[in-house]
Amino acid sequence: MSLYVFNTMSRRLEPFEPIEAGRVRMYTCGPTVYNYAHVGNLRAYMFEDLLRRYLRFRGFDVFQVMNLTDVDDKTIRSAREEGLSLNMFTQRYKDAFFEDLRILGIEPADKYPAATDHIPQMIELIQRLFEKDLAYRSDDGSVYFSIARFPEYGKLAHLCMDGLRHGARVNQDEYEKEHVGDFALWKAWTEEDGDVGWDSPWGRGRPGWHIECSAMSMSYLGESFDLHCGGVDNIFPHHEDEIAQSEGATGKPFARYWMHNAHLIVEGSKMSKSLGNFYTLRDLLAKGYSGREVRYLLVATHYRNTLNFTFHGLDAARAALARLDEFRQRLRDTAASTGAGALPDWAAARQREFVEQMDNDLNVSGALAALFELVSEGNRLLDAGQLSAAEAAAVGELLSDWDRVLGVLTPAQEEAPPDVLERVAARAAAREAREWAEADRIRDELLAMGWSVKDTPQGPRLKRSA
RNA sequence: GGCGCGGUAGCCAAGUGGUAAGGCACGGGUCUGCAAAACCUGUACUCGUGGGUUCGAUUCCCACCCGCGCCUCCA
Repeated sequence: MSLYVFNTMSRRLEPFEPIEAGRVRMYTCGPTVYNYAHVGNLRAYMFEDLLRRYLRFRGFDVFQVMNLTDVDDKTIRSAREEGLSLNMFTQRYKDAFFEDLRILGIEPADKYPAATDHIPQMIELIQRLFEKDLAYRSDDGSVYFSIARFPEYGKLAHLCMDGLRHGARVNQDEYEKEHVGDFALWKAWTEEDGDVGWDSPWGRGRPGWHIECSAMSMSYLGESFDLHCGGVDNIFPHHEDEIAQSEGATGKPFARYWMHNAHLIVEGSKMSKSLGNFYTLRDLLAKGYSGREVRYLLVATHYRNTLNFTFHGLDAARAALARLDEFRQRLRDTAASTGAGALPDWAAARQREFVEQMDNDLNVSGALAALFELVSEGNRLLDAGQLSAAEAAAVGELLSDWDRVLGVLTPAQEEAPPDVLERVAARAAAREAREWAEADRIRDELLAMGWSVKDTPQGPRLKRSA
């Protein structure tokens, strides 16, 4: 069995085989740093994290690049509104972005190139496009890509540009373009750009959006690489344009596999600021949810399905995680300091199932089913006293292994403060004396302090309660 | 109009041409001083609707209904 992924280019499942055996070069479209990321953005980074983690789990050596778009209409406009330099403005959101990733357990990419640090590479790429006669300059000094001169244009999105609807979203003012579908490679400086601008052979200006991804992906990953990911909305025009620019300039295939995650909706509706269902990670943290709970919810739905993000779902995620945590704790209690023995057959069967499911285009639902089956079977054996310490340790190691992929199985350990421990000791004494009313009173007291206590054969067990 | 996705129990969500994984929630039970956790057990005679193919379809084909995305810079 090998890994199969759904390639947007072919619209079918394909066996995943990188250009260079054992080594995967992937490019993932990153944030435009003009605002805090919302849960929809985060879903994309979560999908890419899951994909990269699974590739590593499968033994690939992965090199991932994620861009930071730190110059475009929105960043320029917002920076000016706040009276900040572009760099000062975007730095705030770059920092926030990395903080979000950390809280969500998203492992860092290997490179985070910022657009403003790669202007020369973009200019050079545009020059190559001029050499191939794929670019032209308009009267105002902007540079456009001519889709008419790139016959393969539309192959990713499966769009026929002749049928392009001349609708409201097409900017009718751009009369300087030869074709409505032509897109900007370089935008001439205008009054609204303020002090943002770079000198180029075509005059002062700034790069178009698409060119940054072509320039930066090729400079870090080579002219042909394996994987290119992003949200479905990027298929057209962004990724289509990247293909045109890159393959137009090099004459070589750009990315081998294109993978796109579906969007999410919130409480059944499209996320929008007017509906008040537009959440950033910090909004969710303020409501008392943890990054781990958010991660579980985002990771548990197959990346190509629309995900309905709900607070009920977050509560369900919390409950599911509690079950997983309980099981891991039981394994630890049983394994004590024993070394891991051989993995029992029943667990090995789940291990195979887990891989089989993930190999099928990251079927997480199936993988989670294998995980929960393992929990049920393990609990049953633990109840019956039929799981040896060495077996418990082996199963615990299996969970750690799976967590390299899922990243949700390790609870945040929180040490109880001294006053809580004192109450727990007092309750233990009361129970010893069979003073049940007093014991129950202290249990309620602890609950009010934010800790739940349960009695186990190994003594009282504390848990942070929500 | 074009391209594409989806409709499976109260909610989330897999899946297969042969009779429905898993999670959450809920009811009953075992255990417990009482709990908690865990375990056992009960919850879709049915997979949007109507046809068709087939010995047999939720799974294949056709039509229809409903929801959604993209069609120039939104993950």
